[in-house]
Amino acid sequence: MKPARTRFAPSPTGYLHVGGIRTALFAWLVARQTGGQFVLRFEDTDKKREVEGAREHLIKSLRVLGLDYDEGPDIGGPYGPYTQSERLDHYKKWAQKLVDMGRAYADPFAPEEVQAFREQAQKEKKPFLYRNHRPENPPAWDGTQPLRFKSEPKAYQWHDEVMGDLSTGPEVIDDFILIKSDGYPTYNFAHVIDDLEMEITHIIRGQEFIASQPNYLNLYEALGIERPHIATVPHIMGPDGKKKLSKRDGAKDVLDYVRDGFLPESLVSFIATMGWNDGTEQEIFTKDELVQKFRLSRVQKSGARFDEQRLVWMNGHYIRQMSLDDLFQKVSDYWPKEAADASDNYKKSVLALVQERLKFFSELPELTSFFFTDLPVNPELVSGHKQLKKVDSGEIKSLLEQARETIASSDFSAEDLQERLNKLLESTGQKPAVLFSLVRIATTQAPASPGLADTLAVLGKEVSLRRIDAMLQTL
RNA sequence: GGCCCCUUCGUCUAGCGGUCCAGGACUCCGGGUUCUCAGUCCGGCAAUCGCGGGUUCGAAUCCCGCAGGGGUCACCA
Repeated sequence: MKPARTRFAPSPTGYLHVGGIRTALFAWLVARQTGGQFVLRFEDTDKKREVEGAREHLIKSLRVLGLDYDEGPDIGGPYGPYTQSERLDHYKKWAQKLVDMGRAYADPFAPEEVQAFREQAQKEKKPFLYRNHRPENPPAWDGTQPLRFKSEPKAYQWHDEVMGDLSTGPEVIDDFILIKSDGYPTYNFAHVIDDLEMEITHIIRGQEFIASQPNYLNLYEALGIERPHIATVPHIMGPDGKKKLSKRDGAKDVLDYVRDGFLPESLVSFIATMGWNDGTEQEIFTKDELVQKFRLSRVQKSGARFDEQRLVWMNGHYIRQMSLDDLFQKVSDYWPKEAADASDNYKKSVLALVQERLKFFSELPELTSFFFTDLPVNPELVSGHKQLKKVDSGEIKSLLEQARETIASSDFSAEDLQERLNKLLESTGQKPAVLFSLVRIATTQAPASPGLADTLAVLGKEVSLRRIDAMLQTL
């Protein structure tokens, strides 16, 4: 495969959600698997929509997920600058060329007049085409009017790497605006020029551009540009499956997932497999495998719904596979406050017990807080327990006292604790559901915890007995 | 409304004319793992392949209609 130059060209108008990052990921994968370059470009030609801090946020999102780019606004490159507002002279030059060729002209109408044309078309239930109103003798372009492309309507067919062969009739071709009256180019013009000058070979973008693709083809011809590869990826749909995933509907910033302790590896694998698979039954891919196996032609044509449950599952899967040391390093910022004074060794032994229960890092406090602090005695854990509530309180107290006694004589290895608890089970004739639950509740005061013997062993003798005593006082 | 695209279990999907009365994964349900939660193992529910015609000995797979959904018709990208 020839080295591909792909780009991700967001406008700095906000954060990136999983839908946006997917487009970037696909472009990155194509560049990496062909040994080409991945380019970041900011499309900031609409100053009104720009959001403060969005650029840094976008860059951080890509970095965090490991989608490194070879050229971009902050790192430069041979085709810079990589920010459209800094490339105005490029667009002017090409615009002038089109004017000279007779393929661009000044739009003499006031915005209200164009709007009136549009409404008229709407009333007649017809699509609006500016070229139906193309002026016969447009004024010379002085930069204060919008500059429009003089299109040559015709039917087009083209190949889309994802969608397959597409075609449209001449009725979709129109005289779109190249340069706005504020001097900035439109997306429609700027991206064509940039992709040309930056020698982009594969344009990978969202579905919303499929309808304007023939117009770009028309412009390519006017400019004598060879068609790049085009790939249109469908939108990720929101949970209702009807509309595309949007920030309005609560689509989370990918950085929020990272902050919640989702691993970049699992996010990447999850996002890649939303609407793509390699044809086998493999469900989870490393980044290297994706680079090797990803194919635009195997991207689904229809939009996939965003299923957070699947992401949670996948992240848990990754966490379980990690080495304890690796995991320990990564969760360092997620421990409960009460763990501040705990030793690394202690925290590591706690982590070993919860590793297989952890789905994402921010769950760590709720899973482990009782390892670091004595939770208040909660009588409801007994009164609401389906087995314990059937046992009378005298019996409970007696059982707990006996448990205290056997535990007290243990060396507090998990094995010894287990052995002694088993013996107590025999001597009291109790069901584990009663005895073990009782001890577990007494020593953790938590609705759920890891296995009893393991938990006790980590808590240690002093803490375990202290908590049992506290509980006994309330009985 | 015009144009374009899409349509397989609740969800993500496999499937490119016979091996599919449709396979996998997530979710859900049941059981095992001496207590809970999670994990794990075993098992289960779940798509008459949007609908209707055709082509064919044979269709989820090809063709034609229809319906539903999405996109677009901006001096937004």
